[in-house]
Amino acid sequence: MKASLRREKHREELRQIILDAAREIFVRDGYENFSMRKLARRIEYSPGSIYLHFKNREELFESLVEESFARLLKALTVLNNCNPDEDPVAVLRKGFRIYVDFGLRNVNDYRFAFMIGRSAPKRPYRVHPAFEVLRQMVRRCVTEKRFRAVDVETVSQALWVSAHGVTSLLIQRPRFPWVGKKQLIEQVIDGAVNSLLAPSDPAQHIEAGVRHEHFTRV
Amino acid sequence: MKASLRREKHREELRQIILDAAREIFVRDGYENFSMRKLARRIEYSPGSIYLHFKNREELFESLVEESFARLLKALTVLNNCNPDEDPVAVLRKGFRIYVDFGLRNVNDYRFAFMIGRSAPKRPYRVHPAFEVLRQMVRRCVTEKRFRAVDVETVSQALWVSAHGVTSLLIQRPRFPWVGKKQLIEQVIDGAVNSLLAPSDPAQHIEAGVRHEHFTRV
Amino acid sequence: MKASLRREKHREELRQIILDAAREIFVRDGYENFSMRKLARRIEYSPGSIYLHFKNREELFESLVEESFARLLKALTVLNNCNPDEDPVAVLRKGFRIYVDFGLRNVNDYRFAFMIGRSAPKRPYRVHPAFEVLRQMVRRCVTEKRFRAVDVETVSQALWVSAHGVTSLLIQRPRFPWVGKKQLIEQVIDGAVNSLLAPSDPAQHIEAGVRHEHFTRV
Amino acid sequence: MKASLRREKHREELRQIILDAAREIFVRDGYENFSMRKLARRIEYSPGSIYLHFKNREELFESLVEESFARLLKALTVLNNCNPDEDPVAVLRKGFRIYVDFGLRNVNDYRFAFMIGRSAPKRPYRVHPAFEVLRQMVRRCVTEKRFRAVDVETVSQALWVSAHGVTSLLIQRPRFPWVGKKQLIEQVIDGAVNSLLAPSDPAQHIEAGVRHEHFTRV
DNA sequence: CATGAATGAGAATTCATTCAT
DNA sequence: GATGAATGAATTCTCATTCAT
Repeated sequence: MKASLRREKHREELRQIILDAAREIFVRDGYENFSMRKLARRIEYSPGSIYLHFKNREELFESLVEESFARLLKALTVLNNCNPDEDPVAVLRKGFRIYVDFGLRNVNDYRFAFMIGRSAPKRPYRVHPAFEVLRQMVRRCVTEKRFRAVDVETVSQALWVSAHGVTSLLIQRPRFPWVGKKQLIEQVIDGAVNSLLAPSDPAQHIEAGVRHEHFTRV
Repeated sequence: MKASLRREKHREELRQIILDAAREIFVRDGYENFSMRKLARRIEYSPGSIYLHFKNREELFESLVEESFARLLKALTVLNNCNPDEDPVAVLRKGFRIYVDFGLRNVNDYRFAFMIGRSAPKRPYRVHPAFEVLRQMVRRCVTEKRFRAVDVETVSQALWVSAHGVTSLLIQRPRFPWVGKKQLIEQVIDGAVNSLLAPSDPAQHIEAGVRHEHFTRV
Repeated sequence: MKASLRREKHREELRQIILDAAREIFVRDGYENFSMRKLARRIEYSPGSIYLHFKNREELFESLVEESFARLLKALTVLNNCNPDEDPVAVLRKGFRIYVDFGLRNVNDYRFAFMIGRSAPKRPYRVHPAFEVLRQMVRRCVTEKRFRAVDVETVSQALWVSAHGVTSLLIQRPRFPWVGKKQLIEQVIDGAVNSLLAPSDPAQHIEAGVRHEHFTRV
Repeated sequence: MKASLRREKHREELRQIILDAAREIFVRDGYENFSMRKLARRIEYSPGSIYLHFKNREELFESLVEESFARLLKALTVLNNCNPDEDPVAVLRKGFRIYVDFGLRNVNDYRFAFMIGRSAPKRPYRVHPAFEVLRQMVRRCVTEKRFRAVDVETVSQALWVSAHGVTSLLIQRPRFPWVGKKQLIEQVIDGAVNSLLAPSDPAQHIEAGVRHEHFTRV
């Protein structure tokens, strides 16, 4: 009983060790330079041992993607716990920042989730739950009249791609002479969000950093 | 590519043939399935011959990247030839669309230029001239007072990352249930551009597709 | 093979289960695609368990051969129970047919018994008891004067190799345009047996299908 | 010119060296224990080099089979050159002996041609030309009235399987207490051939070794 | 008795690259 | 300039077997 528990625990641990090492190699050496042998050498196990935990290279890779998405989702769920009275636009902005931030802090995860060549176009595409979080935020902005009557789906997707744009290029081009991460991110957020705002609420604009200029619908 | 024809190919031509074939293989078979042997077979030369034109796989690869950037730049230079009386914001929007369009139409080029792991971090980073085209457009928007007094560099970078966001995700996630490429692209453009507009010119908004709603500075 | 059922299996039973499963795999997947792991998976035991019953792959394999010989022998023993008054030539023919038939019906067994490379040339060669059955039949044909005064051993061996010839080629070359199994087998039997017959007994010839032609010693 | 010729010759030689070594391994270690690596080691070339001559393991194997059949055919073609006045039955007997003899003298070849597991059941089955040689011999026996009016195809196949029976078992069971190869072979030939003979020609029987007994149709 | 983890060896291929010709 | 042969190292993955538990 105890022994089998220990065994199970060890198994779980080893699986995680493999995943971690794999992620590191994938990211350091690039997707195409990853190899099971390299991985085995790294974790100091025989190549065969990896196959006791993952059916093959692909399954291992997919587990990594899965895990990365899960982490992103977890990072985003703090948003669900926030005060329901809070301005939904502020929440949306916060979500945007968390997203980018997660990507920059967890480059490996972000690469896996969004930047690495997916080769498994077989099973039906599954939109990840993380995207639903974004949709919810946008929806709230609209239903609470903080946004104009925009199409939630279109806007959600536009926000996502913008966020991805900053994140991925900052990751991919670290030596580009960026104006400054924060500044750039804010600029993108402002662009993506401000034009959606319903015209009546000056408070929002302050938070948005567009202090002295207000837009009003004529 | 008959053997008889080969004799007359000059060095330059052959180099180009190799590059083209390589790009095709990269596209068709995916980056990780490219091989020098495949390339040789494709162009009906011996493997060794490739090495007369490119030191090694990496140099070949870099040439491809180079070429891709050049192509993007060329696609963008139509902008320089446009009527100097044309609304600079309209030009900027057009440029944005051309950029995204180029990426979607030349997936392989775009991948090479922006989505593939740069592994040569040795020599000094060089901002590509294409970016200067973008800067110019933004600068003109500002100097002609069509934009508010924003920071040209920040805005240029923000525009770029947004454009990259749409382009790369559309490429990377072809099976995501996008609302429609056009619609999505316009939404991102609107977001990125509209909030920058100086408030006085209603004509612009029409072009922007925000037909019945005008923003006015209070 | 439910896991719950396993407990009750006794040692002997399990051994047989392993053998049966092994044979099945050998047949279905071909000899070269057999593997101990596959076998373990099939019987839903761990790989190690097999080694509690067989020292190694080779011993398992030899047990299979053994078993196959035993089965062939058993198939042939029906001959011992036949009416002692029956024409010994008819019995011989019947035996021949049973042999071939057994091979065709139990391809795997036959392969094991006679067509697979014997790799254990160490211990002294043991003529299998099944061959003695054949000898007996031939001997009876001679002592009862149904055959000419031929050498029993020579004839027995000749009959065996002929029977083996049909059987093994029909197995090995299933797509050869055979004239028809039955027809071919009968032809071989006739060839092997008829020329041995003592000339006097017309009844035999009828059974042999050589209905209207009789051979007479001059 | 000269250089390319030399090269071609070298290529041809190496190909043959590979084939020979492969055949040896296949036969010594058995079909399933053959490996490209072993082969490479044996010929003292790198594994890759083999692939310059054979697309893969299967193609190599098939080349071996091909070659073996060709050799058998060649061994049999001496029959075509024999005196057309010669007794066709004698020719047939000679052919039978040549066949068995070839198998016993070229065990490797015979194994490849007839005793090794064929795994390529895809393309349409092709009856080998060598079999046609046999058919011709039988046909001649019938048309020249040396045989009864038997079905040529049936008899040809029966003769083949008988010949295969002796050959393969002598190869496969070298330690069986055979009565003597020659004796056994003659017995099988007699069995297979004698019962086919038309009754009228006593000369034949002498050649057949059935010296003092003649069969006559009543 | 039974297991699951582990391994070292080995399988078929493919590759980038070199080099004598 | 071009070639074809050759290689050594690499790839993914499977295998028979052992052994602590």
